Amino acid sequence: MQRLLIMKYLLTHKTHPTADDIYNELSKRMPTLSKTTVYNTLKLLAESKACLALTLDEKNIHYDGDTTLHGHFLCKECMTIIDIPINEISLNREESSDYTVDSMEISFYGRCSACQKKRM
Amino acid sequence: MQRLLIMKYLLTHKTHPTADDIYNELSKRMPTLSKTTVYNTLKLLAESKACLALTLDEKNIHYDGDTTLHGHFLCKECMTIIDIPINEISLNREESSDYTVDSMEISFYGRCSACQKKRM
DNA sequence: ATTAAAATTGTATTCATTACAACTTTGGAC
DNA sequence: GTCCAAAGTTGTAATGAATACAATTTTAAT
Ligand SMILES: [Mn+2]
Ligand SMILES: [Mn+2]
Ligand SMILES: [Zn+2]
Ligand SMILES: [Zn+2]
Repeated sequence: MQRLLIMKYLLTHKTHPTADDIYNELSKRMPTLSKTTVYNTLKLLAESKACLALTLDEKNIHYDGDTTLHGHFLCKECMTIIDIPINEISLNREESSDYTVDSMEISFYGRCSACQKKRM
Repeated sequence: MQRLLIMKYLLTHKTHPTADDIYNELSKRMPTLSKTTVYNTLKLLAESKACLALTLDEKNIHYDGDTTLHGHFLCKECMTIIDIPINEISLNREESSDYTVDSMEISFYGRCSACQKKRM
């Protein structure tokens, strides 16, 4: 049950929340919820590819219910993450290097427009 | 002095070492080296864009002296990181979204060829 | 030689994440 | 319905990379 609520939260919020974010939100309505459950569930979901585990923020893992190909922009000032559409990415796949890619992450870093304005 | 040695280490090793890796290597020849110095220096170098701080491994920050455009592949079994040439990446930059990108990271995850062979 | 700034060090602390063991719920067999 | 094992959930303790902090040493300019 908890798992379903966590998955539902990911699918209905485009905010790229951390485990802690989700715990804080869901525990309002489900006071018995355990933080461990949130951490365990998010790990499971990411391993089964039901969601993405983003590592672009070195401090926290952010989760994303949107598993379609897209990149992310992290504002280093306010730490907000926004989606970035990716049209195409082409890379030199050497014939000999027969590793298997089963996921990818494309991240951009900088300052968002809001934080840029604040600076002036 | 320590800073120079750390920078030199990054430029002469393509292994994407962690702060701890570098500390362990350099402290062999420089027993007075402090782990704090390594952490501080790598942070400085990355902030000044003299090197890259890779976040693809959620457990540790890996550093890279090669600041040219390229991606990385992390083997989730042996945690080895290898360079991936990137030819091109095209994204929909909307006119209105005037954020500034000052760095990027492109990461691939899977199993390297060595680990795949081991599995059979 | 003085001295302030920069660099380095060692220790203590933080805090996101995981390990672990206990407890509860679920769902199928009978 | 009862029984029971597997799956799910919980709370607490432990982990460990990274940082804060204050003290010490080195550097370099006057
Ligand atoms: Mn996203
Ligand atoms: Mn590299
Ligand atoms: Zn911002
Ligand atoms: Zn491998």
